[in-house]
Amino acid sequence: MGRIKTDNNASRKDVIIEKAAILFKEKGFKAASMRELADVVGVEAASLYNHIKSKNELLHEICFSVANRYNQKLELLEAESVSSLQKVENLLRFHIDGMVHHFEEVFVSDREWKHLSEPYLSNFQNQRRSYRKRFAAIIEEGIKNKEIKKIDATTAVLIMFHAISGIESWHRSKQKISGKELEENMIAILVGGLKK
Amino acid sequence: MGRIKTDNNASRKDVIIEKAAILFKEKGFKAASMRELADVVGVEAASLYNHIKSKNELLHEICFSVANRYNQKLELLEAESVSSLQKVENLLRFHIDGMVHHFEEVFVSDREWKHLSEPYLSNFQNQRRSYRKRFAAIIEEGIKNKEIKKIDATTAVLIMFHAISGIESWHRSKQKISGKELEENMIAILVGGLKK
DNA sequence: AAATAACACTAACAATCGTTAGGGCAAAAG
DNA sequence: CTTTTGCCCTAACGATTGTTAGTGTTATTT
Repeated sequence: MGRIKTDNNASRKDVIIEKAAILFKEKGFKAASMRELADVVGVEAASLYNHIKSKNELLHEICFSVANRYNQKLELLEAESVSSLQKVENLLRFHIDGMVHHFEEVFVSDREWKHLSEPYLSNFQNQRRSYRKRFAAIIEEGIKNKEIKKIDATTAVLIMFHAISGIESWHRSKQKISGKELEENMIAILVGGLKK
Repeated sequence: MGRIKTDNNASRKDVIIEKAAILFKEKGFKAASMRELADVVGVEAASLYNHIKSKNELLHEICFSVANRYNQKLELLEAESVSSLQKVENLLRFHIDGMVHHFEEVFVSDREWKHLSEPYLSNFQNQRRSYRKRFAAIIEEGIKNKEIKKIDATTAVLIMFHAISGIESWHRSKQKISGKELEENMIAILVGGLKK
């Protein structure tokens, strides 16, 4: 068939992961086969194994690449000296942006992490739990400061994250508003729902 | 192994569907096998086929049972003569309640419908699109009435539905607030985010 | 009690799955 | 140019998948 074509300085493994994210998003991790992936990449299924160890490796590369990006952002954000409500807005915008511009991998990380194999599964779940707790802490701080209405912070976090994952529908819709408009609308509703 | 036990006036097929919803929720439709399902039901895999036609039938029974319930509710709601904002709140509460009390089937319908086979897939997608449009129309009415702030109605719908599907996290969490508290918190944030 | 229908079993099927082995060719290094 | 390395191929493996055929057993009806 010919070699896997790489752009710039991306490795062949990177190319495979990128295509895998698209495929996993479309069909789901379990339903996507290595033969389909090979087709998309332009190679025979067996050839993929010159670059990767297993199908599962693809999934955890995707999941942890996303998780690391978000953890890093949160780290920075916590150190900033702005109001709690601004921190929330800032983080929401980051998530919305991620969902708009790195759609496939974020989507896969969100929806298919259950299929991770141990020890990655436990690791991922722990990171996820911790991330949400830290976000909840920001909201609780905002409640204490009377910037945010008195609500259950855990529930607020749940709403925020899942609302954002709904950008999936925006991607699928034919006639869609621009990414920027989407972002402003989401912020208006979500941040508006938190304000006193 | 012995016969499938049925409660009350539920058919054996109903029992299978019920167990299938639980299994599909836990492992995903593709990852769940008929042999696993048979185990849960307490029977050999082949015996399931005395009651159902295929694995796919199970999925579309689940999906359309949920879809029909929501369509019926919307029908009634549209006829009610209350304010737009109240209609929105009413529908949100219905969805929250569904997610709390009929968790497995609603979750499966929400997340696994992609695996429906034709013509059920197209049918389901059409119903879904139509449902969302009708919900968006209610919101747009509310905007015209100046009950609801000026936002993109489609985006609002997207946020609402996906926020509600986040109740999945609530089910998984160890120390959770009550269903009623959850509902009130969600309404506070979501309806609060719409109000002018 | 006899006949019928409903249901569960064992065994097996064809298809598809992820993955490995081993060989050949092209690019890179010497 | 020669050697080595990287990459892709074909072929095949063992496991698992959904499902069917055929037979026996239990419950229901006559």
